[in-house]
Amino acid sequence: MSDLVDASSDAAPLSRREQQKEEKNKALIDAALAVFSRVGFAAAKMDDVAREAGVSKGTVYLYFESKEQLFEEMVKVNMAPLMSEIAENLARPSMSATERLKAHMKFFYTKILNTNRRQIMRLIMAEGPNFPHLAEFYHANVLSRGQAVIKAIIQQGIDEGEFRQMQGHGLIQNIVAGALVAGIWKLVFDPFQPLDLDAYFDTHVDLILNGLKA
Amino acid sequence: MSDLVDASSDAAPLSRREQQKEEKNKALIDAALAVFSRVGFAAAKMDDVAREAGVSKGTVYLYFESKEQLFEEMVKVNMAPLMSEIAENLARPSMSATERLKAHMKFFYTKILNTNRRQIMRLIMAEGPNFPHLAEFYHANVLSRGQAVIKAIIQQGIDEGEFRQMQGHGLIQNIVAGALVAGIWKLVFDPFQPLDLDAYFDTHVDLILNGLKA
DNA sequence: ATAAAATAACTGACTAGTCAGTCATAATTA
DNA sequence: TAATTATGACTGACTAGTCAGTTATTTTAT
Repeated sequence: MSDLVDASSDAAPLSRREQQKEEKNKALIDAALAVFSRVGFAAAKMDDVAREAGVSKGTVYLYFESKEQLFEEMVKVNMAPLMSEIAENLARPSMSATERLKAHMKFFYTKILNTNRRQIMRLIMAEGPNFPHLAEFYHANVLSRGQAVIKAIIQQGIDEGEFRQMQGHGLIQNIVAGALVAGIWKLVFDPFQPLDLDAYFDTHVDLILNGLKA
Repeated sequence: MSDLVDASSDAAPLSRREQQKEEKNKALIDAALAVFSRVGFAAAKMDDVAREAGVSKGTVYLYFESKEQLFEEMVKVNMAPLMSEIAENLARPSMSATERLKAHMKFFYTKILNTNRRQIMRLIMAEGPNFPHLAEFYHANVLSRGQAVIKAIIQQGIDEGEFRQMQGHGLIQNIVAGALVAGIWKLVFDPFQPLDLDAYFDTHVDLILNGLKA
């Protein structure tokens, strides 16, 4: 737990047991994501998580000490791989700010919005107030890192004269907002008014880049 | 139920009983908003709603037939007064598109984001998938109306040469996105990174208007 | 190798508690 | 008084979490 760096360092021999254990852990996390996404935290049944992972209920408690801990772990495990990737986006080779911003947004759309990670995004919004831990974790590890990248890009854009001078309060949230809304829309309102993510992405980038342009 | 037009048409005599009944109905709706906002739908207890309304649990069932119905009614009642106001924004006196857009957004911020209606917004996102009725209702009565207003404003802006030609897929969602995110941020991440809604609003408007400008 | 012993992982019936919804009784109002 | 409205104790269905017992895997001894 809480080992956010990928733990597969020196290749341990990995006995059959250990291997199965890891697989089961993964299966449980996946099942948890599925069940929590489907019905939310409170309405999710541990029995369902167990069944979905092909395991009995007791087993779940051999891996996680409580429903809450399972939930938190599920979020962390699913977000961890993303975090290192975000970090890489900070130190990008020479590209114009415009191109970097586009690339970073594309990353956002493909790595979160088009994945079932968007379910996690929604869960954070839905359950965040009841899980201050988690909201804080998500903020510290995902949001603030993402913000740092965008901030750097904007600074570059201003320095190089591509973007106008802008540093209003909440600028970064405003820039990303379109993406968050797309994710939510897909999950909640798509049946009533479908959203084509690709086209939406283009609109988003167009609008924002024009808004920033010098 | 489902009378979305303000029902206080011809002033009925309103006997003492009827009056008390209405008051209690209101108290219950308010209590429901408070409790559901605090813990979400599944974890909310009818007992708590009753206590918060100063009434016994049995009474709740004299006014609403189930927890679900109470939830739906609560959303509808809280959103209804908004809807007529939105409609008015469609038929606005002569103003530049820019001014109209600013005004409409201000409306959004002051009438939803700064109210505890933003809790409802969050509840819709959280519970929407479990309440397709509600999501649909919200979409049909709030979102699509709001969209119509913005669409009209944009058209005006294009016609009058203020805005550039733009009608990308999801343009409207992108325009409003900043506001939705502000509402969510306040509810979920404010403790970790506070958001000043007024300053945020300025940034939002600035960014969007520039993005649209011809 | 093979069997026996030891350990680790798993199971599902069970407990203890929760909560939506009901209903017999009481209070209020007309 | 009669009718309406309110109460809160009660029920029954449901579920998080436990644990005594079972099964699978690994180690040790022959």
